[in-house]
Amino acid sequence: MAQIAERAGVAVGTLYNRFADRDALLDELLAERRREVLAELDRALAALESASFREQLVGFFTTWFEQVDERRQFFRLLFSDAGWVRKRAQASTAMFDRLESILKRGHREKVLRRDVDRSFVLTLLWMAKGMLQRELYGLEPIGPREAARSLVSLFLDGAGKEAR
Amino acid sequence: MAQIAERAGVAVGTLYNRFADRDALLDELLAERRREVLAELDRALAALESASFREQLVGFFTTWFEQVDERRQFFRLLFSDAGWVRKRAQASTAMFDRLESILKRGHREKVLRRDVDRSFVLTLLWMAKGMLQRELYGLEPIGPREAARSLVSLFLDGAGKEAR
Amino acid sequence: MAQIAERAGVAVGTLYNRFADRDALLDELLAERRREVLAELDRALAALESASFREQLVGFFTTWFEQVDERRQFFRLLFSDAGWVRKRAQASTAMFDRLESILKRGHREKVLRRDVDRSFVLTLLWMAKGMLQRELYGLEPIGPREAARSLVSLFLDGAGKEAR
Amino acid sequence: MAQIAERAGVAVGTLYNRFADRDALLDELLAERRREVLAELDRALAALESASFREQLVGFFTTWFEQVDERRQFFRLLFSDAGWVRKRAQASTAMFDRLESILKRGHREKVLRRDVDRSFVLTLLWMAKGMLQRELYGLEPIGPREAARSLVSLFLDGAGKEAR
DNA sequence: GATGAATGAGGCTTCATTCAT
DNA sequence: AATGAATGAAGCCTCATTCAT
Repeated sequence: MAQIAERAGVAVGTLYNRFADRDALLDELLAERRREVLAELDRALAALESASFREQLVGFFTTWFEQVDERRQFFRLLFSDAGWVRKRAQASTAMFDRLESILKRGHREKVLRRDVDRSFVLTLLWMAKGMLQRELYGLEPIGPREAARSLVSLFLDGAGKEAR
Repeated sequence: MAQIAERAGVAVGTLYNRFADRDALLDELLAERRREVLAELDRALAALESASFREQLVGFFTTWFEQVDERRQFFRLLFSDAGWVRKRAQASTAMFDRLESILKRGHREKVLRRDVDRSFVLTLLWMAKGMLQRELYGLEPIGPREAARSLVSLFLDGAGKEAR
Repeated sequence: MAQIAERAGVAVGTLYNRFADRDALLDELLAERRREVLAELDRALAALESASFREQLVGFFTTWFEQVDERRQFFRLLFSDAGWVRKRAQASTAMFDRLESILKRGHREKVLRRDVDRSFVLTLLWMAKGMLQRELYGLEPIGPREAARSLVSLFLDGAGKEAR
Repeated sequence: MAQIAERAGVAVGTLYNRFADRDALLDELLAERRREVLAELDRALAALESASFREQLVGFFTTWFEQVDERRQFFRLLFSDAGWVRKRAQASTAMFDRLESILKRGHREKVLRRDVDRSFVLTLLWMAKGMLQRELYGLEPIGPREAARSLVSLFLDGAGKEAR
């Protein structure tokens, strides 16, 4: 709390005027960042209203990767399961929901395998998380758009030969 | 440290005779678990020596999912980025290496897209991590073998229609 | 201070315009209550001007017990030695003085032992305080008048049989 | 806690090795002192086994006043109602019990008024507490034995002339 | 070499007091 | 003169680490 207060340029007591306790403060901090990111994602989705399924997917992840770039710290926290964050971030249901509704559109456009279901949403979400760990594994970084394209290509076409 | 000492059946001081400090102890603990898991994976790979690429992939992940089932605690820790773990676990280069060598075999068998490279290894690794989060997202759990098959199928064939 | 301010319907800062600090405020609060109680006691004494010594004593304590009933909180605070209260309440010299002047009248009426002096005043005062602790010791409560009579009877007549 | 630790010549943490928390520590401290005082009182009572009722009473209070002299701090705390002490000291039931059993003996010796009951025990207890406040009211201090005699005399004989 | 009580820095929280508006 | 957000000292407690036995 002392560190947070100092970084915020206020006294410790001031934090306690706004937040019940440490937990409430962190909850609020995460929730705020989350709202910002989700707002950005929804803006992007709205702009892609008339785009094709694949384009929507690419657009969605492009925006997400951009957001992550701009908010490294927040996402580093968010991706960790470590105890308290788990309780709070609530397993990014919001991301999950948005992805699911995009995939439903893919089904309507009949460009998805029959057996693609909610568990694929989860896997897709984590493929995306993986894209963010490139540096950790000694891979050179790539831009949001390229990352999104690569991700969607792998997800839809697979890594196997004779891909469309 | 007190808890660890008790579980180990020794006194706290004894721990400090063997390890420089808390960090060193945890490093060692994690490394040990890691060695065990890797040994299991290598055993599985050796047994799959003559199997096809796809079978190797499925076998590898089946073993991994089994290990995770047996060592929930360890993996919960391992998957979290949370500060200190990051420093230690060193981004499971070992898993990465093994996956990469399997994929290389896929290339030799010419069953992989031309552009499949190390970044796909990373994505595959994280797809697998995602499979472990099913409960977190309200999906019913599935067994190691089924999970491995589903994972490999999505990775190789993709979610798009007209998949092989 | 926040609670007091809220109950008083003013802001915290306003309290500090009227009182130097927390101590001064509490001093004033206690002093005010004290004045009220003493005013009531003096009114009662005035009304008992022509009564006998024993009746005065009973009347005095009846009024006091009534006051205590009406101001539980205040007296609970007052009776505690706990640090700061001690400094403030100043050992209820006022009660002491009034009791002493009643006892002096007893002497004039020659109904008191020769050796009754100021130290008996003190003891009488604490006997009275004791009467207020009945519940604490599992005794059923009794009314102010009865309590006063019982107190005065014990004080004047003693608990011994056919005394002296 | 820091103050207590310093006075005890140990570190804060050491206190927490012996006591669950601040409350447990204070409980124990008070209970210990209490046991010591009660042991002393019981020793005195045993020595007075064959003495008369009045002598027992005087002896009991003499010992008590002596104990109080030796343990000013403890009793200052004990006599305060102030919040937490109340919860702990449990209204000195022990003192109450011992006094009650002495008074019962007075009844058996037929030297007590018929109507003397448990509520007199309470009053006697508080008369004794009052004796300890002499300084507070500007009275010169007196020794334990004299105080006990004076107290018992007032309690048994009363302050009135030729009572009843 | 093992033990575990002692240590005290550091963490969270409260609340009397201040002061710019 | 009133306001109430900001302040930070002080309080309770935890736990990694030390060291005498």
